[in-house]
Amino acid sequence: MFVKKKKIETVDTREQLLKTASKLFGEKGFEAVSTRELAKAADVNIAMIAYYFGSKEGLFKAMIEERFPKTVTHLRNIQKNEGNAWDKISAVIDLYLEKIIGDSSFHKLVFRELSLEQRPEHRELILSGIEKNWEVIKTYIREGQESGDFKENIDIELTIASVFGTIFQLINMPCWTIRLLGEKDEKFVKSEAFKTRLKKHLKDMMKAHLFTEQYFEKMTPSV
Amino acid sequence: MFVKKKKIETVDTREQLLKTASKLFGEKGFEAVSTRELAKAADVNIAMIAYYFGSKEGLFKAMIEERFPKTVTHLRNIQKNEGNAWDKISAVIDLYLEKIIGDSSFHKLVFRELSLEQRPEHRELILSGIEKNWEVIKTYIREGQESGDFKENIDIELTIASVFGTIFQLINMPCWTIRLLGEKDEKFVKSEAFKTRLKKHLKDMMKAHLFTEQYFEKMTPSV
DNA sequence: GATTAATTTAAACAAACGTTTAGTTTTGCA
DNA sequence: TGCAAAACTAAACGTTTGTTTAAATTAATC
Repeated sequence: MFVKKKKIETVDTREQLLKTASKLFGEKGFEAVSTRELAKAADVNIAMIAYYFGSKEGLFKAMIEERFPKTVTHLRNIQKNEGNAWDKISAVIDLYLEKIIGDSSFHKLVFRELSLEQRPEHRELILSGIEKNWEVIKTYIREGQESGDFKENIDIELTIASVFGTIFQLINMPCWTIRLLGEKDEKFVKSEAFKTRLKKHLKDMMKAHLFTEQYFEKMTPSV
Repeated sequence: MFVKKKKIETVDTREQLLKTASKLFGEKGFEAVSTRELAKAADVNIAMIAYYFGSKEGLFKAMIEERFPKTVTHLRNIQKNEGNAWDKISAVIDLYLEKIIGDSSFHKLVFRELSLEQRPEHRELILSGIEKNWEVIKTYIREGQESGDFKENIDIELTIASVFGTIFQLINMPCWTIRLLGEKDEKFVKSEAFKTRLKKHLKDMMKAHLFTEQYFEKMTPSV
């Protein structure tokens, strides 16, 4: 009886709002973006925010819920496909780097939200979406420990913090990064050259950090 | 002729505003804190913001300029006092950890500002205050390379990013950290226990990352 | 103690904010 | 084609925003 009549072949206003919100909130912060600015950038009437999401905050929450990357599935695929523990760690680094560089303004926004003492429900939403990923990574590190390749005395949690921290520091603060690297254009942090460099650094550092000294001696006997 | 008459023995209104601004802006973000809320928290009349700083933004800028830690001097003292390259790196890690944990809401604010595409002048102000520090750290790493203790093929800039990234990730997002560590109280990230743990992790990781394999063999011949 | 400048106050300012309204257009199905 | 639900619009809503005002208070100098 109350069947909603759906338009066909129409620019999706709702989707346009979500997309624009992700971009602008990421660039400027939630409070700094007015509903008028947002609606104009999305080429949509202001009232559509209330129509589809109830409020500006509703739009924010919906954006987090719907656009949050389903990374845990990809992580579990790594578990099946890749070889030894290091290959899995290596694949995790690649996966996260691609994800975060691929949608950097969303990730800026998400991690800025975690640094704020506003909107605890949003923080909870984000954290519950992330924490499953940690568990998968932990099992990979433990796997390497059990096979004897990785050191026994690794601080697994803080190692995870180092991988994410390195990536976020460089991707979420492009102005910091280009200053550190002596580059001119902020687009550099999205380049393939930088991606390759960052992957190499992270993997080199993690190799040295995770593998036992015995493993290195075994692998490079005549260097 | 235009000698300003200064009050004596008065609660410093100006200082109170700077202190409160640092706290509230760090916790909630610049735009999310209203002048009324700020003035009330500082127990000061709203008009005092314009009186001392011209505007809310003027207060923000003055806060960055005046409260920005003069770390480079401490870093140079390390250069004089400590022994070999590793001792200096180790001292740098200690120094930064103490600084950042000691005034975490200010550092939250500073690095949040770097992730935003608002107020480029503020970004410039912050970056020019930081970049001198990088140079000092770079010389320490190069020192270790020249003495033959550190690897030759280290990505020095991204290594700096890893150290800062790890610290900021953990300190600027306490909710993320306690979730990762399975702790209950956010105050844990300010505890001595956590400080010790983080120092150990960073130094372990950096040792493995920086030192040559030859160095480890030399140091631990019978393990 | 009078004077003058520095500081503080409460009240008011216009502009911008998020949201709502009431009405119009578009759509899908009969 | 007619009609009701859905989608959209322009205008207005009451608040809150950052800032200013003009007057009152406090402090330092003579």
